[in-house]
Amino acid sequence: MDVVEGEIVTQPAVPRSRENTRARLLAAASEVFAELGLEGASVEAICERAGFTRGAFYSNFASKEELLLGLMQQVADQKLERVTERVRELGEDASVHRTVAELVTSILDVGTDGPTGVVLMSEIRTNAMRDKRLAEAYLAWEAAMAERVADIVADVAGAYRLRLRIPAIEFARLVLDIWDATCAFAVISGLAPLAIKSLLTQRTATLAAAVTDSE
Amino acid sequence: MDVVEGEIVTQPAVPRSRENTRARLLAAASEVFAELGLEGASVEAICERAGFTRGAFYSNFASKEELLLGLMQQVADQKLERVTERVRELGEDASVHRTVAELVTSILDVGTDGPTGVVLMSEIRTNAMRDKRLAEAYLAWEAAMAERVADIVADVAGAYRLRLRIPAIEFARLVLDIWDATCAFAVISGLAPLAIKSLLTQRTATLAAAVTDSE
DNA sequence: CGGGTTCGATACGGAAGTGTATCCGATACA
DNA sequence: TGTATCGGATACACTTCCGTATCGAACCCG
Repeated sequence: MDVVEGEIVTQPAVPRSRENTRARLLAAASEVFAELGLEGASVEAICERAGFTRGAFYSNFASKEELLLGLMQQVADQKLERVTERVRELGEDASVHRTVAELVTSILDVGTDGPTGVVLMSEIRTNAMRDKRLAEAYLAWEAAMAERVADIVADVAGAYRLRLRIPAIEFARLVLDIWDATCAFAVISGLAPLAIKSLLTQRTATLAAAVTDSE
Repeated sequence: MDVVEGEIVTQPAVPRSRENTRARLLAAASEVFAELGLEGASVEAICERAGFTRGAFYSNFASKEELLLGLMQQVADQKLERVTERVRELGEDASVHRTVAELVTSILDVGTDGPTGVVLMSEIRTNAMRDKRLAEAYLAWEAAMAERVADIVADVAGAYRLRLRIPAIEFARLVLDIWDATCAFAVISGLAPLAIKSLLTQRTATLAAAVTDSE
């Protein structure tokens, strides 16, 4: 029997734990939000997707707004973490990437989660224009992302003796905005994942080429 | 009495005409959509804002989707027209503007309608990711805008002997995307109109500086 | 004037969503 | 093994919204 494990209790297959329920609700919400829009998604629809009733929902979140805020935090944290990790890897082994564009692409595409993720972020961005708390979280995340990208770009530009024609942080912001806009364009156009990737690479390269000189 | 006017019938203060009703509904919708989101805005709320009941709405539009499509078309047409007009003016008298950034700024800011307009466009862009017809209209508008901007930029760059490091159309797309992202950022940050304008000018200048060389 | 038409208001039935109060089963723990 | 607690389900009362069917007033034209 694979049971006793010191003080750590063994988890049942479907541990009816607060954490697990919250996680399932958050996951369901991110899908339904993307499909129906933040306002269009009813609490009911989210619960159904997660396999719960509204009783479970209100036992875990005070309102849809609270859930959204939690979701924003979760998504931001996880994107940021993945990008940070990737930046760390690249910092150790900078020789792999030949161009700034390639570098940026390999950093950012770990933080892009397919059409659903793009729609969700777009939805959140739009809603941040109305909701103060959401705005705060969104701006903090955006700034942190720019910082990470700027750091590694500055590093690598130095290593390869490229001169940036604008400050690294400005470049990072431009890249992030272009990345975002390009993802949005791709989804609206209904491009295939492969086409999206190549478009992203191309536009990033265009931008990178425009802002860098070899010394 | 200020009444008879030949064959042209004098308009009452509130001419109960189909066109006028549609226009008022569209105007109300653009406000309510921006405030509450496309899905969050009920037909009821739109009618109330316009000073009608739902009877009037369903007599003019088949559904909220139809109204949205009409609104998208109207907004796109009018933005495009204003920008085109501005481009025409600038083409005649190119000497006024000294920098590409200044030029672009003076073109695009005629098409930016304050926070409400920014939110509305963001809302539409997000929704275009789900709605095929909306996507079509949105993409057509975006492409037309890029074309206009590219034309005038190429013109002026030629006149001032500036070399573009990337094709004019690519530059135009970058500028439009950055403009959009910056407007969004400004609204989310709650910047004052003046601050928004200066931020737009600055970022456009940054981008323009990065992509142009004097010959 | 007068009859027809147009257009928005009113009225109605029904569907969907909300938040709460209560219940019940599973788990934890003595 | 018994009991307290926790977490999700169920039930309920209420509001909002929808779309249509019908009504009535203003306008147009003869």
